[in-house]
Amino acid sequence: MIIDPKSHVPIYKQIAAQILDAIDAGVYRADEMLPSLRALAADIRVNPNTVQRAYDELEREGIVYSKRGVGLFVAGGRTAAARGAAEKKVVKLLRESVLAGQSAGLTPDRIRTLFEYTLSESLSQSERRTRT
Amino acid sequence: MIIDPKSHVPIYKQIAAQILDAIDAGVYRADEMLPSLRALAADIRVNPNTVQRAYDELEREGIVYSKRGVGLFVAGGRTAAARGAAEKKVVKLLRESVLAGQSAGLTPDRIRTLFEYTLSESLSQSERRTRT
Amino acid sequence: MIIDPKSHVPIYKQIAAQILDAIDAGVYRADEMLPSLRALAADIRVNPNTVQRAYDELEREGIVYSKRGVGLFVAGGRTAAARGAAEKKVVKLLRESVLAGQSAGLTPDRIRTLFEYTLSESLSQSERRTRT
Amino acid sequence: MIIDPKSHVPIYKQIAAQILDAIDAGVYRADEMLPSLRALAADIRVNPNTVQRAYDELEREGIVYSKRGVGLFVAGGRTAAARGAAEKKVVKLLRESVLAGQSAGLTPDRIRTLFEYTLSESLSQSERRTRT
DNA sequence: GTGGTCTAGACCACA
DNA sequence: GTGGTCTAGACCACG
Repeated sequence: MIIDPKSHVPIYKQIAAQILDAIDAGVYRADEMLPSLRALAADIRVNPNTVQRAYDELEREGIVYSKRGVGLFVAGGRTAAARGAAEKKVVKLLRESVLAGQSAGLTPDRIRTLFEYTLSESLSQSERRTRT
Repeated sequence: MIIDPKSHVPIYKQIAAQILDAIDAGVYRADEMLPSLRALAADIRVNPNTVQRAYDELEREGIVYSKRGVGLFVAGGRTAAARGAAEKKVVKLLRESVLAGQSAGLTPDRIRTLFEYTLSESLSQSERRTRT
Repeated sequence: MIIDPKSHVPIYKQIAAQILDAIDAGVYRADEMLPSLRALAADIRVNPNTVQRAYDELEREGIVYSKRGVGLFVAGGRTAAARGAAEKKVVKLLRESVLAGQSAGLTPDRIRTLFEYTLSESLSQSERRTRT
Repeated sequence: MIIDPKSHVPIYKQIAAQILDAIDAGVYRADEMLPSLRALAADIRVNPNTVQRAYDELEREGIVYSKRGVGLFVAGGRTAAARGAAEKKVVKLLRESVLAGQSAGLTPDRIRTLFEYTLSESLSQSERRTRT
């Protein structure tokens, strides 16, 4: 696992993303235990609290579940599988978008701006549909 | 110009993005002067410091240039036109990605996470290519 | 007996609750002996310490009593019957509350927060009454 | 605001609940600013991080929104109003349930157990409906 | 041993 | 000044 402390993306989000990646890649399977808070923290030279925060986020999103005094486990079930498949497709599309932007010489920041714009645009549209 | 103070995107980035949009849309043409710092700040009820930061960012990216004591001007040339076209394509691709995510029931937050992940992935890869 | 290790409710409380349910349902009658610690622990694949804690809680609440070196016995009497009836009523009321919350689109987490709030509110009020 | 550090309910949840209570009671109105992190922390003699956590939870639940460098604000809109009304009803029902339990001599712990049981029961039922 | 919460204090980005 | 993130280290409940 690679952490970039200089990135403006919070470390705990970097951790959460990479754990999720590992799960999707099949490194950890359903109901399998993840590395303990302290073990992972020591491994990547990061404060246990920061790892805790990453795990919190994953648990909130329903990707893992925790058993106090036991450990953290990968949430299983169809939901997870379906989500995984859908996300793979989205990531593939996003990758194309990002590459198109990079080859056109756009800065990462500019690409992010375009993304945020697109996202908020879609949100306000779906909101409008809801109201109608 | 519309500012959304509830968004987690910094206001200065929102301003920079909208000025860029205006330039691409032809509202401001090459070597034309942009609204003065104070004028724009007063217009959108925002701290002048914040507008300053937006202008800084645009200048750093080479989209505008400043004449000391005179004002800020749009940098012209083919680059701007080419960039505009490229961005349109990227936005189109991003829109597809976002829609795919939404129709799969992913939360905006989740889509953003996937985007940030994809972006950082591409960055580290192009970095690796550069080193080689 | 069914234990849900994914639940955030401690396992020992899950055990205690289900034994109490069994008593109320008449599975164990007054002054009848409950399954031994080790037997129950083996049955539900749980650490004996955990079962011990459940039994402790039940004894503290006066629902069972222990005979040293012999076993654990159901405390009998009118109290148990009365309590059983009262609990049925409470569950009925709680069920209405939960259903109202769910049909209003509240998340389970949110409903739990409201419950904890209500409970602590009632506690501080009865405390105040006690002091007066 | 009253905090009970001895309670087993986490302090940050106590804070979140009381802020929510204040909002529902009209102490803070839509788009009004809440007390700053540090101010509130100093007021109730608690670490700023703990208050932060409470605010995080409220923001995640869509009850408040934060503006970096500005402050925390009450989220407005119909959604909030509708939610507020629904929750009031639920709290009223819960209060009846809790009082019924208390007057029957049930311990708070036992009432909580009954609640968790009821909640999980409703959840598994609605899940079953979804699968069908 | 595990996860969950809390404190003390620091640095950063933003307005 | 604000909120957001991070570290260091502590104590607790649980199994």
